[in-house]
Amino acid sequence: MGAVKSKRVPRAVREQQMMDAAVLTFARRGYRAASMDEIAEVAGVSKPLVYLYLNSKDELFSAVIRRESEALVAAVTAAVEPGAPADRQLWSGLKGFFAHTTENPDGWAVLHQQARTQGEPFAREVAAMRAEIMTFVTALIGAAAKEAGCDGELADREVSALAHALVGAAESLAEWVNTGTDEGTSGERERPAPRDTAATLMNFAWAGLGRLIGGGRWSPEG
Amino acid sequence: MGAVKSKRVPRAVREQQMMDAAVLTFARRGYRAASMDEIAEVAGVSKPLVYLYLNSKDELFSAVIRRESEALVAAVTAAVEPGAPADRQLWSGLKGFFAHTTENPDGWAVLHQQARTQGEPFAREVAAMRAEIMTFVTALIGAAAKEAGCDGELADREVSALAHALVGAAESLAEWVNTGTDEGTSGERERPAPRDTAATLMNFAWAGLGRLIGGGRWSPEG
Amino acid sequence: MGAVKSKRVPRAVREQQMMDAAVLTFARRGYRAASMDEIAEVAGVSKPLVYLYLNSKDELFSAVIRRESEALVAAVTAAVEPGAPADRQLWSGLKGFFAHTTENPDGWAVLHQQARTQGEPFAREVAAMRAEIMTFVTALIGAAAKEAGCDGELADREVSALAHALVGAAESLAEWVNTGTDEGTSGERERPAPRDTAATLMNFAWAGLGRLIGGGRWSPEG
Amino acid sequence: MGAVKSKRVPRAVREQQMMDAAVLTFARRGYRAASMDEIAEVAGVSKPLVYLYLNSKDELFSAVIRRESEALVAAVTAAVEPGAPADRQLWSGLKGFFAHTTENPDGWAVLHQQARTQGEPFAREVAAMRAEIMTFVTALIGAAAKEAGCDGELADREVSALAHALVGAAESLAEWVNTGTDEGTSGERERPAPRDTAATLMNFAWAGLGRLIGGGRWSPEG
DNA sequence: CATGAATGAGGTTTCATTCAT
DNA sequence: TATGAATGAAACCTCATTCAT
Repeated sequence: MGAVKSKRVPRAVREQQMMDAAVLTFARRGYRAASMDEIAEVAGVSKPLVYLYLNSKDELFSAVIRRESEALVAAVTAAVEPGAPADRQLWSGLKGFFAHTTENPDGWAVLHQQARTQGEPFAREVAAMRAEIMTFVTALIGAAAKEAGCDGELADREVSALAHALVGAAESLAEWVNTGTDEGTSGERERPAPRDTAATLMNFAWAGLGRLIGGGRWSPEG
Repeated sequence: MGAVKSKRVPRAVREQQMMDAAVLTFARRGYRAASMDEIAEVAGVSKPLVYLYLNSKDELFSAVIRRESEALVAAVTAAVEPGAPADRQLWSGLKGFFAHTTENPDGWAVLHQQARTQGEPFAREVAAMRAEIMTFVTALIGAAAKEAGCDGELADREVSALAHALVGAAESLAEWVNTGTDEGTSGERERPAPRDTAATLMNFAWAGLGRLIGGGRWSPEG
Repeated sequence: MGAVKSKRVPRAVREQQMMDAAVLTFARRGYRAASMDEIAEVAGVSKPLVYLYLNSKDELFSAVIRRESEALVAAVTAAVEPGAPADRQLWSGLKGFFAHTTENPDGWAVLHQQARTQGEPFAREVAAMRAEIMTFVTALIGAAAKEAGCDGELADREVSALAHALVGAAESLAEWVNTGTDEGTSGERERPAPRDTAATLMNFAWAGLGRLIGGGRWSPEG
Repeated sequence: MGAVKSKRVPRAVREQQMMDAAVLTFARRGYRAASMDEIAEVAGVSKPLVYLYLNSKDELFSAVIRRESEALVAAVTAAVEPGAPADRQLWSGLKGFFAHTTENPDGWAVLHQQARTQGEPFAREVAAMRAEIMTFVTALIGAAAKEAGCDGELADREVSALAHALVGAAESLAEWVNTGTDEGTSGERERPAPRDTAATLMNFAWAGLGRLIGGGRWSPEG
């Protein structure tokens, strides 16, 4: 088992192989249950080499979190058109997000399921990345409000809450869409295209936000 | 550390003490990192007693998941008014959800962060509970559509997606609202009341759904 | 599971019930693997009661060894006719031995398989019983030699060796005839009668010993 | 206690050292009472290394049983002269058996006392080895009968019984001869030579069998 | 007479990590 | 660059045994 043995590989390449193996193993087993033995075997190298390059399980996990976080942020960032209106930026960002998580489910699982649940310092690292995205989304919502001319009517706190709701909705959909009949040989439920998932979420969110921004309010007394 | 020592307690009581300790410890450390030693110490009993009553770490975790799942579903169920219109049911359900997760953050953390990431069979148990809630929300969205007279215009798959988005948004808000300056003795950021969180989410969601149901659609080409 | 609950039983009776349960459990599981929990459950009493009457696992095991040893020696002793010729005494003793081990296989298993393999002090207790039998057999062989008029031609050491060989042969046969298709519902191999097993061994042994000693052929009818 | 520390030993060598330590410890304490801690200490290595190489206590015990069984069968097999008459084959086989068990008393104790009393699957492994020897002995008895021209007069079942008696006698003698004043520094009772033990048993057995079969007297000098 | 409640001690097993080559 | 050999520490779990009622 494990990758094909190939000797004398440059360090940078070997490190990536190890991190690929780590992503796979952490996603499958969880941080604690994943053993360095298994990671080394999946990577096709000996355990001491993993330690030589990545120093410790903690540092390996941190490195994985960093790499996957940066890849996700890069994918989303690359997808948005900087100068476009807020709604278009959100739309393209969501497309990028769903595309990346669909193509890279193990990396997403490590970030979303594992890193966040392992306490400090890992939770902080992924929280920082999430905060970055949250800031971006918060800014977009603020910008949209401004574009609609309702500047100041939404408290900062409320805008933050909306951003959290929106990001949470996206995460939930990403998990729903990419989870499921993995091993089902027959009847493999086809996953919706990232574009369709993004459209569904935009419809849900934007119509709501549009109303909010435009004045229509639901009320508990209603 | 550890609860006050109280000797010779009836089994049923001790079991609840142990499960309380387990919820606390699993929430703090995660399933794998929580040791039976620590759980026993927090419960104020010896380790063998934990095994005598709860049999194994796996069974203890399962018992915790079951207890917390049922408590959450009961809280939400008790909050909704069965005969009311869909929007009112959703509103009261969300209030119940945020109230319960705010009062019981450790239980929620075990369900949402730990159980879902520990693979089979734990993930399945929470998934079943989540599916129950998802079914309820899905039915409410369908009912709302029917009340608005747009029966059939939303595909089942799309209604499911909207339910997943809504539940994900609620989960994200629950985490956001209840997380944070736990240890900060001073400057304790005040948590919003469950009612306000529910209202924010209802505004976000319902205005959006209202638009959708009423016909207004955001479009990527727009 | 376990015996029917019957309260307020006199101590002597309860002790026998417990020892019966212990024999069964020690035979099934071995000394170390048998737990006091299981013994108490099989006996139909609570664990503290076992300790109240039998004091400890070691003492319980010792008591079992003593009881079963005495029962075996008593069975063999009761079978032999004290004044008869040596060959008849051996023949009747073997019949008694095979009859007792066939009727009481668990007790025999505890003595032969468990007690002898658990080191001190248990091995010594059963060794003492075995030595008693060995002394008896040695005396019989000596007596037979004297009866045949070849007194002194066999060294004491050789007579002892012959006794060990004979007893070992008997033990091997006892295990062979009583072991086997326990659970086989169909095709239950019928066990030979103790009398036939004894006859086979007597023919094997006595013809050999008779030749060695110089005497005539032994026969069960003789 | 513990062997001399020798670091960085090849795996094959270490495995044999561990199995030697295991034989010693299982023989002294019994399977259950022997702890992996003690085995590792006797072997002069740390416990994890024992697990790394032998996987578990069960597998270690099985490996020991296999090694000692094969050694015993090999010793007996190597001792017999294949083409010789039945009595000579039995004689040389017994010499080989007593020589091996005398030289290797711990291995014999593990096979005869421990493995057979630990239930499945260990009992089965040693039972298979014993059955192999029993088959060999049974064949020899049958061959001797044929050589003496009394083919068919002994029922198969009776021949089997005789083989069991003979093997049991040998086992009993092996235990008697090799047991005893182990720790007695002074007055160490001298053990009889394997050759003498074999001669005693042959005289006991063959004279008996010879009479039964109708043939002449067996003699080690013959 | 009898038991539900409770534990100290010790068992097997795993794992992150290092050393010597 | 790369690895076979080795271990300290700690995890889960069991069991003989006792106390208080």
